[in-house]
Amino acid sequence: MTRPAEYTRQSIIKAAVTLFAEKGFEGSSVRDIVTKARVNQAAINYHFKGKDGLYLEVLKTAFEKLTENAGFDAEKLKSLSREEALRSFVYQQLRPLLFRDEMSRYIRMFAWESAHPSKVFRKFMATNSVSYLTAAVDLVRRFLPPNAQQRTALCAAIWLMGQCSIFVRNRELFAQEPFSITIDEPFVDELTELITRLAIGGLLQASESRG
Amino acid sequence: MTRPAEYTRQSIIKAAVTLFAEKGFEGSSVRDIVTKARVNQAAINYHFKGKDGLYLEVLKTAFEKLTENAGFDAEKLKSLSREEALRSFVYQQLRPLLFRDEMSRYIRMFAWESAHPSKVFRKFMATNSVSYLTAAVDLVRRFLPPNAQQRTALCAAIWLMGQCSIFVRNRELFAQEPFSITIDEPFVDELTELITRLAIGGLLQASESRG
DNA sequence: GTCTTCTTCAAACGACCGTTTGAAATGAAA
DNA sequence: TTTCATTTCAAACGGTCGTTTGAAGAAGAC
Repeated sequence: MTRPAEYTRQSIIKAAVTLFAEKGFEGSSVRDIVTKARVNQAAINYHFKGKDGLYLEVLKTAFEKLTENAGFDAEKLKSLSREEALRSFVYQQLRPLLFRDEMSRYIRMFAWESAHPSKVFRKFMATNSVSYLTAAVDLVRRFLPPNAQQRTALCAAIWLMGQCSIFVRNRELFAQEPFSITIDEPFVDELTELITRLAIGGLLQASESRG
Repeated sequence: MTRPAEYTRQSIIKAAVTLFAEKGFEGSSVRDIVTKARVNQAAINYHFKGKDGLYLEVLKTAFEKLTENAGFDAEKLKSLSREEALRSFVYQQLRPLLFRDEMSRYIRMFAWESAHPSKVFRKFMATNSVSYLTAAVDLVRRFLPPNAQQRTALCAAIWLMGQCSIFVRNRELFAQEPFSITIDEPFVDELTELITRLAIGGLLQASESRG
């Protein structure tokens, strides 16, 4: 295996992550990707066996990177109080509103999938959902009564994960009319505070009535 | 104007509403629509000046029908207590999980747009957002302190409207693995209860800390 | 009847999509 | 230097998309 091959692979992955984060999987064409990566059209099929294969590869690395970091690491969340853990989770999900770093792009990719999961993502989740979903399930379970049904916890977890994705996905939209929201640090802090308290209050309220 | 023309128009609209509700605007092709409506390919362009024009027409009637009915009518919501109004709003949004009637299809259409608004929808909202968004803004304002910023209320309203759309959009998905959720009346009642309490508790909590 | 306007229809257009092809370039092993 | 698998490349393929075309059909006015 020669060296330039690996460089091409990484170029494609980097361009793909950027575009998938911006427009989602279906909104990004392979022509857009190869143009951004400055490689040939056929490179994606040669190196990843197609667009789906590339996405699966990207999802795998994104998932690994996310679980390595704060906010999605189950162990770290357990060391915090449930309120702090929730706040950490929410802030992590809102991160793409402020930063355009690697982690933000990964989160934004998942935000697209939370709206309407693609086939590739569902296939990916079928094998990796354990560590991905249970982190959120564990988190909400700390607010729910111990005897809460698994179905209730699952719904609450899905609900929680979708909380921020509307804002993350449509970042550019909210900057325009009729919203005209300036997305800066104070705003994201405020939004984190709002959503965290919405979730905390909501989960506790749900707990009280259904326990 | 001959009679069959109006019949063709209505056939197209009916088929379009069904398909837009099931797969969203971009997920439904004009070929699917004309096949379902049993009309010619060119009919959509002749009667509606293109797919966008058809969607605009459908959005207009859907919007009218929705504002005429409970849950979205601002006046009716005001006559209820804020908790009952919120519950009514949530239940209305979850309606497509149980019923497959006209109203459910309209709600589901809007659920698709809440994920990632299309150009046509944004254009439509630019002229009709007043009555559409302010109903939700008015609702959440009853839980927020009087001096809450408009920006906060706007975010809370967007947040609220997105609460149910995940479940509505992906109804079929949650019926499969790994969720295997049977979507029947008891479940929707439970989900309504859960989300309503999540929202009530959350909005009040937010109110207490920021008032 | 003819004329006119509205409506339908089969066929094609041009654009984009993901993918495939087969030859050319590359670079290490022999 | 020759050999050979790996990698790049321009071009094309087959498909779907929304839209356009121009002729044919339908129905009332004259």
